[in-house]
Amino acid sequence: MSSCDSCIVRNSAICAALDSAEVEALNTLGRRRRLAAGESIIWEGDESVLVANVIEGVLKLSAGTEDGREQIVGVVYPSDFIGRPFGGTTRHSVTALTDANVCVFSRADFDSFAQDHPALEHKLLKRTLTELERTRDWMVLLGRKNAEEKVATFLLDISARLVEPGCEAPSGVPLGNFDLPFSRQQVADILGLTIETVSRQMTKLKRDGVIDLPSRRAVIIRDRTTLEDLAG
Amino acid sequence: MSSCDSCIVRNSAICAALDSAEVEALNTLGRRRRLAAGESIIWEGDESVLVANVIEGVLKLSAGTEDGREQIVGVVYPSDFIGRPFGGTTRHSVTALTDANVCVFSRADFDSFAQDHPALEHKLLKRTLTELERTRDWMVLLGRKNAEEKVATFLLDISARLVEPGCEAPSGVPLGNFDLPFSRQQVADILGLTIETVSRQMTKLKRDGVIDLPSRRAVIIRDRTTLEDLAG
DNA sequence: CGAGGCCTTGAGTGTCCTCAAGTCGCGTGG
DNA sequence: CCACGCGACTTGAGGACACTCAAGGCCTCG
Repeated sequence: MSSCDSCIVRNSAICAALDSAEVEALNTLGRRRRLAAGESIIWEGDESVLVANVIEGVLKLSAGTEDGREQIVGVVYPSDFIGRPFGGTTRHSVTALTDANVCVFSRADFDSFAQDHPALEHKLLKRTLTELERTRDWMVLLGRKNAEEKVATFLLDISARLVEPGCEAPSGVPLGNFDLPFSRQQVADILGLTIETVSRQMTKLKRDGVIDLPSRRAVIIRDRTTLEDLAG
Repeated sequence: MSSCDSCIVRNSAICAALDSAEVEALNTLGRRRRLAAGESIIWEGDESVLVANVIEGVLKLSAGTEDGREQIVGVVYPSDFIGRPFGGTTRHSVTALTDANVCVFSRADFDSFAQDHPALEHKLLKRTLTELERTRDWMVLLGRKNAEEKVATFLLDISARLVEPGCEAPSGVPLGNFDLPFSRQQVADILGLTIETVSRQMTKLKRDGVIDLPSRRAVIIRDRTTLEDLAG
């Protein structure tokens, strides 16, 4: 029996394209791996040797300039796919933000399995198209929004994302209170700001009664409408 | 006989995945369309009704904030694919920057044709993965680079891009001189800057002898090494 | 309970934006 | 052929927003 049968993302990850015999075959190629918060699984510039599905936890994709400035270029959640199939090198690091659980494949194995299973490639294509759209949307934030708009947009985005399968109660309604899986520095690296600016904007939103910050990582959205207005 | 046989991007667009009988079938679904510079073919927020291959010309993908600030989120060249297959709405406008020539399909037709031709989907997947990587790289520029670094990076990127099939002599060597397919405003919208800042940085590069600007759209890279240093 | 890291807050600076005027290039028409 | 007008670009002056540098406070975890 395949361990995939009990996998909590079995029906939402790209594996959902496969029937049980195919999942069984894929299962022999992959293995589970635990990652501690802060641990990296893929490094910017390295040869692309593995790909994976996220089962549990939150991970960041990041890249930096030569002199060490970092930009987080993506955040992945359970059922998301990571790594670069069909390509030589990976241009972005992948690092766990929380303790995480992933299902890892060698890239070569995955590539050839995928080529033989068009339904799997189709799922991956749809997922990649959606991710590309999301990434392009984020470019508007990075290029054209000011600090207040960036932070407001970020909080709304996160509250919607954390509802998705495997993260929290799957009610479909954006959460009004949640714990950020990010430090202030990481929020800054997502928004293209400094840590101080993020802190000041969060404090301002709290002072204005739009959000509440009961602890370092916790956020409560008190006035979603205002937050949406501020998001630009 | 299919008009695709004489298509100049026949072997570089995703159509290269198809044999001649398949191309013939796809040909019956598509039609050529000319676009004048400035003309849009897809609008942000509209239902996704068509997709296309770029045959000739340069087009921009853009999105904006509610109050009218614009960000260019992608630039497409001959053999690139545009539109949103397998999805309800398009989140980004597509507008011709030069006179252009595209090969248009109804999204529904394309979707079902693609589902029946895994090799086509595979090509599209590879292309989409590459585009996602490129877009993420651009996020580092938007989020973490200063004006000088942005302009320097932009000039290097463009000079490499304009060498690609269908644009210029396909020598494989980045061009030292070329005509920008963008106005100053469009460059600003790509880099997340204002038109004045772009102008000042270009002037500065010229004053320092790194580039030359013989006319409004023309650029000559005089000192590529320095430009690469400035790109960060 | 103490230490250390993370976060907040403050003061001052610099980069890029805004607003405004001026110049250049190009097409049109006299 | 030149005058004209328009749009695109350049240049300048001033200001705002986010950054830098620095100190202090607060969790959190050992």
